[in-house]
Amino acid sequence: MEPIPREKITVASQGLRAIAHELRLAVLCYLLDGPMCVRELMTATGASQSNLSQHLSKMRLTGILSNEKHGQHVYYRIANPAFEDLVNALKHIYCPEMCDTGHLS
Amino acid sequence: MEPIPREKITVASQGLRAIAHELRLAVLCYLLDGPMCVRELMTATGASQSNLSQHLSKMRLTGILSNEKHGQHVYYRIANPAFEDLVNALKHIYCPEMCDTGHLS
DNA sequence: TTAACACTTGATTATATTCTCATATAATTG
DNA sequence: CAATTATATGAGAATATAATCAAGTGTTAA
Repeated sequence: MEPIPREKITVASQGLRAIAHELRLAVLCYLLDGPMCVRELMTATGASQSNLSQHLSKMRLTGILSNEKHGQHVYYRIANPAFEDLVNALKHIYCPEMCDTGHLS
Repeated sequence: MEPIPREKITVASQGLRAIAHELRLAVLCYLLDGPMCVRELMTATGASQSNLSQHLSKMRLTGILSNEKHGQHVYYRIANPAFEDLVNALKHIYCPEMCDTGHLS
């Protein structure tokens, strides 16, 4: 079939790199179920505040996440639905037992 | 919902890292259409032989690819169907126009 | 059997990513 | 206002990943 354009591959691989980290992927999985603040994500993931904050920042700059301040808490959510799709695809592959309903493609 | 087990996330992020590279992703995209030998992949991707060979080797060791020698050529194919799914999911996200038929999940 | 081709491997250097620690800011409470 | 809580950021060291180059193996074919 026709080859996939190089620039698409560039963009896709950048997107992959942005989530190809255990902590970032864990965060994304939690955020699939809705927004969470940094504190909650810290507890959930066990990461240090600074480290977590830097990964969140990286994903925010990449456009994967967006954040919103409420009082003293900052809530993060998945901003780009493409990444919900991606993480769900991963779930289908790696946790099929948790994805009873759907089929991939 | 219930949290995704940490070890699944570890494995999934390893899988992601294994394909989160422009050259490796390009190779995978080509191999979606069937096996190719190193020489063909060199031409298709424009990578140097040594560099390409090392990326192929990495994907082989990760279990993503398998290879088979025919005469003087070594043919590579996608060995783990999970990665076909993954790359197809990426295609859906980044090249929707090339994926007229299916839906994701 | 020697040359050419197809590919792999190891070593080295270059580059990118990640973590940690210290410090900074902003909102909240006493 | 001072102290506390929640988060962000910058600098540096630690680590991981990638590219390049040189040399090595196996196969075909003259």
